[in-house]
Amino acid sequence: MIQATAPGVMRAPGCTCFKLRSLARRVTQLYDQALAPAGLTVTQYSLIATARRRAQVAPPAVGELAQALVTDRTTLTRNLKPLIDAGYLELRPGVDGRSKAVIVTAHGEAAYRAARPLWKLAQAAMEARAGARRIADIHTLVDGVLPLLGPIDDRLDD
Amino acid sequence: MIQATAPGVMRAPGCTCFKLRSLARRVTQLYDQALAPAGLTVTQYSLIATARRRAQVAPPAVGELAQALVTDRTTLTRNLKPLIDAGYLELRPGVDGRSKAVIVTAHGEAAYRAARPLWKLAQAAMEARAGARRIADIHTLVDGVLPLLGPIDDRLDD
DNA sequence: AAATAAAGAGTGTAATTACACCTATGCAAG
DNA sequence: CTTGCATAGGTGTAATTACACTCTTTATTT
Repeated sequence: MIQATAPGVMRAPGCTCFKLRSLARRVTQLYDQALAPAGLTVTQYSLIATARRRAQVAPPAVGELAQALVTDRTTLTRNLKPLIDAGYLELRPGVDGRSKAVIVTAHGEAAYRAARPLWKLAQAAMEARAGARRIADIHTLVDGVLPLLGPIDDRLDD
Repeated sequence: MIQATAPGVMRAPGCTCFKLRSLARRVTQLYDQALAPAGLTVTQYSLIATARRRAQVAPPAVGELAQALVTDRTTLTRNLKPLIDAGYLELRPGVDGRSKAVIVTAHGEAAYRAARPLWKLAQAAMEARAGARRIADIHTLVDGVLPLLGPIDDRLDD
């Protein structure tokens, strides 16, 4: 029974964007708190983890990494800065005179390994609170919906 | 069949936080682009819409509004600024010598009414791309999970 | 070969987010 | 009454986010 207050009246489905942002905010807060002892935010953890995984093939260029992180290229530039300053990452000349490769340093690798168990705790805490089923549903939904929305640098009009 | 590559090997469930953030980023981008002609971001639109709805009972205090928006109190302070500067909102003395009430001005009301059809377009575009079913599932999931994670000002340890 | 387009990356600016810390007001215990 | 604590709100700082614009380098076209 989906029907609301009065017959024929459909009330307040709510803003999909607002709901997603709300949940993302709260979940980010929990992950950030869990990772705080390692001195990394979840954004930074994901960044290093992705760069690291990609490097198994070849150190990713800035643009590639941005795509993998579902982030604007210019956002990644800013997000790289604190990690480069901390010595966790390096920018090296890429295959091209244009591109730059993002390298995870030994320091970065150490920071990642220190943070990983904290991340696992955060994941476990989420599952404990929301239930494994709901978490799995979130993964399925996000993986299903994201590709339907196009790449980050696509305007859906013009 | 959930089983992965090899028997007994479970691969890469992925970071729940990263997935949620990725989707929220992309969806935010689409809503922001849709609302751009009205000169509002989706955050600002949600802020005004919520203040407006709350005002049907009584103009919300800053803290109340922050709770309704699932946002840190201090974040709301910052988010209020551009809207106050634009003349869309006002801060008035609250019921208490401490609290302040957030008022939607006539200008703010006009901006909201101009933005609303654009917001509806964004919602429709999302539904067209993701399918009504998936959108409904997102709403259900978020509404189900968020309350399980506690209020925004809760640290889940200490 | 020169002109033009495309690709890769960075800057200026501004909004969003939240933690740690600070101020002022109200309320309750003594 | 005053002392003390809880409540309401703001600031300093820093990370996250992305659009518009710029610069440089490579590729393409004429």
